[in-house]
Amino acid sequence: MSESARFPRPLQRTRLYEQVAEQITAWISEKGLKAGDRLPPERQLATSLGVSRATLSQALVALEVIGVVAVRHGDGTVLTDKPRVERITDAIRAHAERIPDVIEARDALETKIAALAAQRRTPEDLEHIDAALKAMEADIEGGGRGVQGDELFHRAVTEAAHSPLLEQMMTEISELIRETRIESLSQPDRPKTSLAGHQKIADAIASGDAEAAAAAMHGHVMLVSDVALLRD
Amino acid sequence: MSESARFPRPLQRTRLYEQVAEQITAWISEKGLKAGDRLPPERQLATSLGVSRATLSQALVALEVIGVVAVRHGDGTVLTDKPRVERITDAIRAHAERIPDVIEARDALETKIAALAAQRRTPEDLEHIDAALKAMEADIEGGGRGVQGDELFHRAVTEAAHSPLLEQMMTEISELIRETRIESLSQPDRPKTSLAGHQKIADAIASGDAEAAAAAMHGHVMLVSDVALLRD
DNA sequence: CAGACATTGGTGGCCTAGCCAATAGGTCAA
DNA sequence: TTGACCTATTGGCTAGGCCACCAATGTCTG
Repeated sequence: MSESARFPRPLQRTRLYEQVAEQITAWISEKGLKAGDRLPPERQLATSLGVSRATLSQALVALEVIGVVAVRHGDGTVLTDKPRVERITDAIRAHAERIPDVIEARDALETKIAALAAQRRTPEDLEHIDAALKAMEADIEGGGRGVQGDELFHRAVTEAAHSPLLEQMMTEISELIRETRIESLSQPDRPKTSLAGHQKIADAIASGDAEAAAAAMHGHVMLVSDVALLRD
Repeated sequence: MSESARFPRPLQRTRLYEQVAEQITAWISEKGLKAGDRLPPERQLATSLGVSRATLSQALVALEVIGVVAVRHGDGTVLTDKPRVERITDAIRAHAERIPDVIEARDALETKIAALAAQRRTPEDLEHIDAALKAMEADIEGGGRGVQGDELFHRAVTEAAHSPLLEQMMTEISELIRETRIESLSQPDRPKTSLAGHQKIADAIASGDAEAAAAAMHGHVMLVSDVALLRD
C-alpha cells in the first residue's frame, strides 16, 4: 500500500482513525445493528478495512469515548445503546456532591417531560408506564423499596415525551439521580408515598392533562428533595 | 491494589489509556497549562509515563475526541481552548436538525433557571443582566438585531441561578440555541418584542418573584418557538 | 543584501510482529 | 448435576521501525 502521495490531499488532515471510525459507524447503520450486537474481531475488522490493528484500536477508543461501543477484553466489541455520557456526572462528582443541584436539574427536566408526555404518549408508552407502576407496587408489597420500578417509571415517562434532547439530558444525570433515589426510598413509608405520586403522574399523562402532569411531577420531585436535604 | 473482590459487580475494567488520559489531564491542571500550551513529545511522554507510544496515542485520541487537545502532525500536541462538551450538539446535529427539540429543552431549563435566578440573584448578577439588556437595546436602536446582547442576557440569567448542573446543560445546548436565536431575531420587529420580553424577565428576577420570572421566561421562549416553527 | 531554495532535526502517523491477559464454552471427573 | 480445568478466541499492550510533516536554519542565487 501507500501510494497515497498520488492524491493532492483533500485539504483535510484527516487522521486515519477518524476515517475508520466513520466507516464503522456507517457500516453499523447500514447493517442496522442495534445495541448488544457485536462488531467483528479486531484482527478481522482491521484487515478488511485495510488498516493495522493499532489504528483500528484508536478508532475503537474514539467510538468508546463517544459512547457508541463498549470494548470488552477477551469478549469482543459490543454496540452500546445508552451511551456512557458520564462526563458530566464525573465532573460534578469530582467537584463536590451537590444533591440540591441534581434536584433542580431534575425538576427542570422532568416537569417539562411530564407535560410533553401527557400530550404525546402513545398507547405503548402508557403500557410501559403502567408496567413500571405494577412492578414497583409488587416489589413494595413484597417488602422491597421499589427502586428498580421507580427507575423504570421515570424512564418510561421520559420516553413518552418523545424528545430526544431532553431524554439525552436525563440520561446524563440519571446516575446522579439514582443516588438520591436510593436515599429517598430508604426512608420508611416513603416507597408507598412515592408510589402514590407516581400513580398521580401516570393518571395525568393518561388523561392528556399536561398541566396536571407537570404539577404532579413537580410535587414528586420536591418530595424526594425534602428527604435529600435532610441529610445535610 | 486489586482487592476488588469486595464488591460483587464493579469489576474494574480500567483500560490503560484511560489512566494515562487522566494522568495527563491531572498533569495539565497541576501545571496550570492553558490553551495553546504544548504537551511534551509523544516519545518522551510515553517513557515518562511508563507506557508504549501506542497506548499514549490512544489516550491522546481520547483526549482529542473529548476536545481537550489537538494533535498536530509534525508539530506537536497542543491544548485546545474549548474543553467543551459538544457531544450532544454533535449527536443531535448528526441525526437531524430538530429545532422543536431544542425549544423544548430550552423551555425546560430556562424556565427553572429564571425561577432560581429570582431567588438567588446577587447585586452583581442584576448588574450583569442589566448591562446585557442595555447592550441589546443600544444595538437594536443602531439598527442591529441584538444577537449578542440576547446571548449575553441569557447567560447572565443562567449565572444568576447559581446552579452548576443547569448551567452546564445550558452550555451544552447553547450552540443549538444560537442557531434558533439568529433565525428568530431576523424577523422584522422581533428584536423589539424580544427586548420587551427580556425586560419583563429582568424585572421579575430583580423583584425576586420566582413565579413571574418563570412565566416571563416561558413566554419568551415560546415566542421564539413560534418563529422557528414557521420555517417548516 | 534580499529573497528563494535546500537541508535538517524534531514530531506525530501508521505499520508489523509478537506476547500477555481475559473471557466463554467445552470436557471430564466427582 | 456440579465443579474444576483446558483451550480457542479475542482484546491489551509493547517494541521497533519507517514514513510524512513542519518549522527553523543554512545556503545559494540574483
